[in-house]
Amino acid sequence: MSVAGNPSLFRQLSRAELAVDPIDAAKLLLGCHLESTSDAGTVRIRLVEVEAYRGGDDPASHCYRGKTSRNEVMFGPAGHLYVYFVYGMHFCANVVSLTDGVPGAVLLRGAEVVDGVELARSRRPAARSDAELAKGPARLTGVLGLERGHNGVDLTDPDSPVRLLAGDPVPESAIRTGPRVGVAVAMDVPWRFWVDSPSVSTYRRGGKASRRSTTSR
DNA sequence: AAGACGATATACT
DNA sequence: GTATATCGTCTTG
Repeated sequence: MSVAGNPSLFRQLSRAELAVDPIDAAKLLLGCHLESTSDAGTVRIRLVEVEAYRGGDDPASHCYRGKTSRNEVMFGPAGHLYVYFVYGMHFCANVVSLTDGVPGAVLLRGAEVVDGVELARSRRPAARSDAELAKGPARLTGVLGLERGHNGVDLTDPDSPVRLLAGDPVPESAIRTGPRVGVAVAMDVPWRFWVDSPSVSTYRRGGKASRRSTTSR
């Protein structure tokens, strides 16, 4: 009776399923649904693109240099939402993985809106097509109406405003991998995972590497 | 106390 | 293709 008037067809993911290495959690999350309810209504999306971030051994991770007030949720139990603010105007959302005390998370980069399309459109009026609504981490976070106050929300709690649901399973053979978007370090690890969809964001190389071409020689 | 720099989106040449 | 808005967080003095 948790979901007001709109019972989900899919079961909710458990904390135990997510308390695994971020790379395994990332693959698990592809095809899963994320459902966000607020006063304005409910939006549900199907995840098609994610990235794994680890802890002290991952120079691209927010947790590479230890625990701070910003990243502390990543050190907590799996299945919680880690929301952070970036570039002065955007929020991005992650699903915390691994166990309590060991940092790890999966960045949500792309999704298809499967329910609440009108509310999603109203939240992202600039989108030129429905496929673009949640294409990119900040757009995805935007259509769900997530911001600072959602940091730390438990996605495995049936009464939570944001819930993570098992979708139709994605076969391993359908999963594509590559380096993470916009990171200038650890480009050797293919920790970006996606399935074929128009809502997968376009690849962009890490800042310093791509910025150099015009200015030098 | 101050400065540098983003796990980006969008507009523009 | 690249230029830039915009500000919280972290690093350094």
